[in-house]
Amino acid sequence: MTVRTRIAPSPTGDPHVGTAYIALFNLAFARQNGGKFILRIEDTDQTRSTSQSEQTILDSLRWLGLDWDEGPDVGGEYGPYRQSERGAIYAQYAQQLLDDDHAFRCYLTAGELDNIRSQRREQGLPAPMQQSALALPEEEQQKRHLAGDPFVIRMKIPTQGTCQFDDMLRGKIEIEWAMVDAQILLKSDGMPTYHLANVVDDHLMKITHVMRGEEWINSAPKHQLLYQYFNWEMPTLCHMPLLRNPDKSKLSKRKNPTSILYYKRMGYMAEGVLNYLARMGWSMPDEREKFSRQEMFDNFDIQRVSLGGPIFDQTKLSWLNGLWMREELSTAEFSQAYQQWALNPEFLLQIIPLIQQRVEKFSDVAPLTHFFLAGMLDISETDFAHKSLEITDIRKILQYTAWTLDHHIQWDKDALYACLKQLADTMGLKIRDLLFPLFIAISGSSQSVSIMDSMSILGPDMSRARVRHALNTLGSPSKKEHKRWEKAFKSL
RNA sequence: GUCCCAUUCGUCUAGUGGUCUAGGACACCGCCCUUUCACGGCGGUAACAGGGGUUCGAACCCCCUAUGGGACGCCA
Repeated sequence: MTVRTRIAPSPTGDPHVGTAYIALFNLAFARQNGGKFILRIEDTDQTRSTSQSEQTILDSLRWLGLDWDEGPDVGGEYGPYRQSERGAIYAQYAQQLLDDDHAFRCYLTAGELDNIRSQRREQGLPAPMQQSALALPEEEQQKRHLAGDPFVIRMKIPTQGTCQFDDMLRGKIEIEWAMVDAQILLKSDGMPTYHLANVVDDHLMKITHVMRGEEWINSAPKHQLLYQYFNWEMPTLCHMPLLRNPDKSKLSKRKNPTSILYYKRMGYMAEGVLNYLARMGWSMPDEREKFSRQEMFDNFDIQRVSLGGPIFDQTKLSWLNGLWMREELSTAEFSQAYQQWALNPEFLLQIIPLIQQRVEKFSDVAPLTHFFLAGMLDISETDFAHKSLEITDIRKILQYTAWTLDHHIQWDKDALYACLKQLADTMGLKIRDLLFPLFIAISGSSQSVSIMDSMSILGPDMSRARVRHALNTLGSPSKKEHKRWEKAFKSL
């Protein structure tokens, strides 16, 4: 048996706890059945450079103890199919589908597609578009073909009936073919979409079980159909529940820290985080809360996964992690682990340059740098007192900054500065006034080292969490305020 | 809007037709331990979404409704 998990590099380079969650269950399932666990990187988008974030994700998974048996050597046999040589094999399979009349060329432009979509919406037709809805008049098709216009290859979908497939946890699932669209298999740049690559790779790598997030259920019919078109055996499917925010929506960075790096920077133990992840939707037969990775594998039973989307609860995670710190670490081990977390050269070398010019003795270091080694800061409204800015202004600045930072991707100090400078300009503020509340939020004091450097070292999730925390300390916006600010913010 | 998936204390869950006046854990509250605080110990509040079936019997099986989530991209 061979199971695999796919990781999609995020543009921000933040390894998502959801990725680790799925990977953990793949691993547990593989280990428990004596099978193999393969890691794959997922990315066909040539427009972004992600090798940095790929490495970060791998490091994070390794830190958590999610070791894999094969892959994903970035560039080798299991590398991302963005690689040009690998890209080529998908074109062959797409061509085969074309030859067998299971696929067709589509010359529609983005604008034309938009039109069709909105038309269908008006007419109350189902959103998915099949070959008939996408067909061009014969001569137009010919014309574009001869003109060498760009095209994509789409798969053909049965025009009636339903698709049935099995899910390990949910049993039989039925979806009408009318609800499945003529999926693009090969993009106009010649790269495969996830759907084609997924099926081809899994077949080539002899994958027997696919465990992925619930959000993929709706594409399962396409995948099954591709297996039939190729006349390949299809792996068993298993869709895991999705991790949720406290408001029950899909776990997102805007409402929760979602980066594994955040939990590492926050000083959680890998064992604690992994243990907590394992408790999401799964339980030990004897219901014990604390257990190691190996204990989980020894007792693993996929049928014990419960399907309601679990809410990621920071409080319980902290409690569980506390158990690990108190019960599993000797004094010597604790001391060593703490050193590794707080005093490792890599981390220190980032911080020292920021403070060396400001100190006169070593005892000055800790007060200046404590916020690098802290979680949420102990701040209160009085810390935000400012000579000209009212508390409402401060709250507004923090809220606008929070929104800006949510969408900000490049997390180095220059990019952050440019981003915040622009915000200050559009808000009609001096950068120093805009930065004032940020200093308090991030470092706890208005006299501190460079805030851009600090944010870049603390990372996006920690920085965002602190801004949110500051906002909560001052009172988050009322419904009315929120609406008004949001409108004003969008118009900026 | 359409389709899909889900629904047990506020949260994570046990439960797979009788042992359920529904068990455990987090959080919360109270008590004990303690020079403080934490840790630890003990106790408490708190849930089967609603309505119909099936059955001698339903948290568990079926149907409907409600609620929540997800999917509907030349993203994965």
